Amino acid sequence: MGTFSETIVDLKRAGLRPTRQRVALARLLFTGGHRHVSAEELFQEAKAGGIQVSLATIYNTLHQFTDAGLLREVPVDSGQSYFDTNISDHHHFFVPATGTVMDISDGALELGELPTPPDGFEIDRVDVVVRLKVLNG
Amino acid sequence: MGTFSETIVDLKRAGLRPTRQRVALARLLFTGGHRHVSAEELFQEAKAGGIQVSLATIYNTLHQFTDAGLLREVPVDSGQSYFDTNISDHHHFFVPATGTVMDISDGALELGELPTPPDGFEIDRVDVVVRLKVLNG
DNA sequence: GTGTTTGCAAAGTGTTTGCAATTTA
DNA sequence: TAAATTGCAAACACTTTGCAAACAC
Repeated sequence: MGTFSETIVDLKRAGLRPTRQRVALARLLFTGGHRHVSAEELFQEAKAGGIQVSLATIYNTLHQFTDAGLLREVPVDSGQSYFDTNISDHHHFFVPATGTVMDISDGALELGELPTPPDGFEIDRVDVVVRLKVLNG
Repeated sequence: MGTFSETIVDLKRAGLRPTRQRVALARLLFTGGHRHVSAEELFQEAKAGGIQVSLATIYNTLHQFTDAGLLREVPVDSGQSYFDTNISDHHHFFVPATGTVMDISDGALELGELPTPPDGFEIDRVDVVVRLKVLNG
């Protein structure tokens, strides 16, 4: 998503009306490199950028983008939801102390054969979270 | 933890006074096979078993047991904490629809070489969560 | 007795919801 | 103008906290 009008086209393609809020949030999220954000972080960032949007709309938008496949929720922390603009298959470092989420670069973590799910179930997705702590702590 | 007095000894060893509530909860948790419980589940189970204990104490106790190394928190779900009586190194299946946590049997999931953590950090632990959905859904 | 633990109720955090007002197409 | 979206405030689920009463040693 480069230009403004490309953003609009992408939102339409995803079945989402390109409202002022959605366009602005999409530009925050998808301009530049990949990001990991919590709702509160995105809210603060929007405010700082002069985007008028409510926290409820931030939550709505994050979930709509996730449903549309533009974002992926990263389940690193019980307590708070994080969203990743990198929707490719990959895993995460997480620093609980600071709430920092980082991608583990492709290939840096090999996941052998997957376990056989119990009867009646199939694997939906596999999430690996490598929890970090500050060295020498 | 088999007998009643063994439970008391184990709690003392962990630096925890063997109060009526702690002993009763320890027996619920550590008698029989390994368990995965949420605070609310343990609370209901305690009530059903005629153990008089408040929800606040359930939370306190779960965290004290975790700090003492008797339990391990399993970070499967943003929104709710689960605790595992199996403190050995292993991973989990999780069924979001039902909130069910299951151990992945040792060796069923091979985790190759771990990624190098960013400078200044070291790996604390690695959690793999295999999310399941009902077959044919 | 002294320090620890408990239970209650209140507060806290992150998230969702109901609905009237606004906006988009 | 009809349908979708927003924003507010209230509700929500889960968890933590403050403090007086109860308990363990």
